[in-house]
Amino acid sequence: MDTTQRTDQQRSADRRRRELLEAADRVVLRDGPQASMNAIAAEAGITKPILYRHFGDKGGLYAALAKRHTDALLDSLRAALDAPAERRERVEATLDTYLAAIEARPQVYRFLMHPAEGGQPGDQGFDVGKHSAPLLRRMGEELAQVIEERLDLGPGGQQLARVWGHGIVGMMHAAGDWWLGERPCSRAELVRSLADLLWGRLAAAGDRVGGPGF
Amino acid sequence: MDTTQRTDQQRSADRRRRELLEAADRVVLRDGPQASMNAIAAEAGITKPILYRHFGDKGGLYAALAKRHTDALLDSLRAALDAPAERRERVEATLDTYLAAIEARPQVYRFLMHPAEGGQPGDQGFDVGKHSAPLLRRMGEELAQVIEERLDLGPGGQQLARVWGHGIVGMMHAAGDWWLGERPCSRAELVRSLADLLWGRLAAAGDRVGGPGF
DNA sequence: CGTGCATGTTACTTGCGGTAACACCAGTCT
DNA sequence: AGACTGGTGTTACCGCAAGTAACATGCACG
Repeated sequence: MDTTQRTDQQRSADRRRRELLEAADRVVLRDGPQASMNAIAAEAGITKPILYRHFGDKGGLYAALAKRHTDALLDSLRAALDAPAERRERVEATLDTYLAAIEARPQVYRFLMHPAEGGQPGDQGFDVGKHSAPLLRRMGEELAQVIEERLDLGPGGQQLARVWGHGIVGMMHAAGDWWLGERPCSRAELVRSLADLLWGRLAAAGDRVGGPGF
Repeated sequence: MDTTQRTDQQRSADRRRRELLEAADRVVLRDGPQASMNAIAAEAGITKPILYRHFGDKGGLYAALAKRHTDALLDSLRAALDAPAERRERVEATLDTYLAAIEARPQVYRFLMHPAEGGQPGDQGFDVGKHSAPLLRRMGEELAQVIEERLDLGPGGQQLARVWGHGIVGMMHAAGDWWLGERPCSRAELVRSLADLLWGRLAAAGDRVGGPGF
């Protein structure tokens, strides 16, 4: 039977693929996203064409690599998001989970956040924005779904939830990126400040000098 | 005297520099951020080494190019931010200004948002995050300053303002990027949804099914 | 045993960033 | 006038990374 054979081969191929991904992981975490295919192949103890046979091109390899980390991070976030607690607590837990992750492994974070690796010479027409990293999009969609199924937002709620999902993720990302670079405060303070923002403190704050209406 | 002479030369050099930047602008807007130095030189009617004499390396050229657009956009945003109107109106005007800009010229937007061009072979150690585009950082700082000088946030207000500045900018950016790709609603609706988020509607919304406390 | 077929290699092409070396054309100093 | 200086421009090259033949090898199946 050739099914068993195919299964064996497939298993072996999958194992090989995992090994290659782990080698790539080590190199990317050491050298950054601009690690060369040669370097990755060398780390894996093989040569370039094998990488290309497994992953098509550099983008394919990086996509596979990103998927692993993205899935892992999304799992943690889902856990924080689905916890049985007050809304504010859940929000803070989710923010903290994300920030703890990027704090613990900034290199992984940086790798995940590169848009599309500059767009290979292949060049696909340059149609619209599409700058955001896949991770951001996925987090945004995930959060949107949670918001929509948990909150009662009235008519147009679905669309509102999606806007908010992507918006909140962007807020978290940008604030986290800035925080990681400057470290102006503790993680807990950052979480609290962001939650305060989402809780409307911006709207509630008093004006400082002149009245708001000119 | 050599001052007049130097002035003449400097003027001529500056004019040349502007011409080169405009040529680079055309190419980058046509081919995207991966436009080659050869292509830019050709568009300007000259050859590569001249570009390198003027801008040092590709990063230098791109930085100069980005500065022009960034300054222009920041000017528009400042105008919306400083308008004599209610806070909510100012916020909406600022959001709308940004979104209108990226809607009108998505290629400029995409160019401005690339982190650091992938990091040249020079490789600078890969220390921390630093993923964000300079534009995002500058917008964040700018907004933080406006928030801090306009709002009374009590003790720790300065730090809070900075967190919020970067957070809000990130929210705007991510939501705008997603919106630009999917166009799920009109610009006005998007602006309204984001402003609602900042105005605490997330905290105020009712739960949908089970109670919040488990 | 030969026939597939996956795995591995070396050696190459193409294209880009960046540079060295040389050529031209103004004014300036003696 | 003629050497000196400094900016503008060129051609031709280096190094390096992505990606691709084309060839070699081990292993199952008929």
